[in-house]
Amino acid sequence: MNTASVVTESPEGNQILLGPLELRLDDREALVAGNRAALTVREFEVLVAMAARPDRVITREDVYGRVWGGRMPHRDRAVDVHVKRIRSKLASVAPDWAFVHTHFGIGYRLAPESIQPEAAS
Amino acid sequence: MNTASVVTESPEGNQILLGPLELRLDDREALVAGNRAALTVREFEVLVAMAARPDRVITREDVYGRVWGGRMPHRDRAVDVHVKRIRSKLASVAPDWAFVHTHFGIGYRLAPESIQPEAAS
DNA sequence: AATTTGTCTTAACATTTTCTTCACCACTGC
DNA sequence: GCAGTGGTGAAGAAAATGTTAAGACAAATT
Repeated sequence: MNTASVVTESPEGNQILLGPLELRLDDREALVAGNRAALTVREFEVLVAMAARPDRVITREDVYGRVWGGRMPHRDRAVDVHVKRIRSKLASVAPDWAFVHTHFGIGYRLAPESIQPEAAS
Repeated sequence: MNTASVVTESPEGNQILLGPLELRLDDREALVAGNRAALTVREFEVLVAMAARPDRVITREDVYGRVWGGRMPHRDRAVDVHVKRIRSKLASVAPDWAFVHTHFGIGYRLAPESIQPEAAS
């Protein structure tokens, strides 16, 4: 079994595990290495939408459809803005991890990747 | 065992311990660090409802169901008002502790957290 | 019975948080 | 360089929550 991506059913309820990232679907909480990320409801939903297909590229249209429903208006930036804040909040909790990766011209991909801390200049 | 959350059966009866918070279920009393909080019956019940799942998010609907029973009417604010008074009374007894945390768009979470006293300007 | 006291509920207003959109800048690939 | 794409910050509107007060109600007291 691939331990990098797990969906479990525990006494506490459904959850998605992606490396150090834990998504508690019932509580709508996101934790990184046990630390609460304090995402808003929308941000959490966007993250869950991407977590539906871990480590695979997912288009903005797909994310939009899963979260907002319906078709994404042309040139809508809502997904981008939410991704930006998701990145910020996850980074503030776990600075040495990157989760959301951009695929230019296509969309995003959710996968935990550790980064080597940048040396101070 | 996690000592942060305990339900014991003692000669004095059932009680829930959450850090400095002590809920005596039999005589319906809430103490913080040994100091009585003087909660009303409803307030106590709301607190116990949240204590059912310590440090986990609980929706207003869930709290309402446990305390009042049945479904919560749309846009009912009873839970909020009781939470407000619970906070006030707990704070008056233990000003440097926060117990009830808001999860915007979802509900509340009960967990003892110490706060650093604000410096006077 | 009337009064007092305390609690609960509801309503209204105040405050905070979030969502969306826009603008501008940076970056990518051709 | 150019056109398209994505990153980012901020403003305004909308929604959720915080807060206070008033009335209803019930129990206790006189």
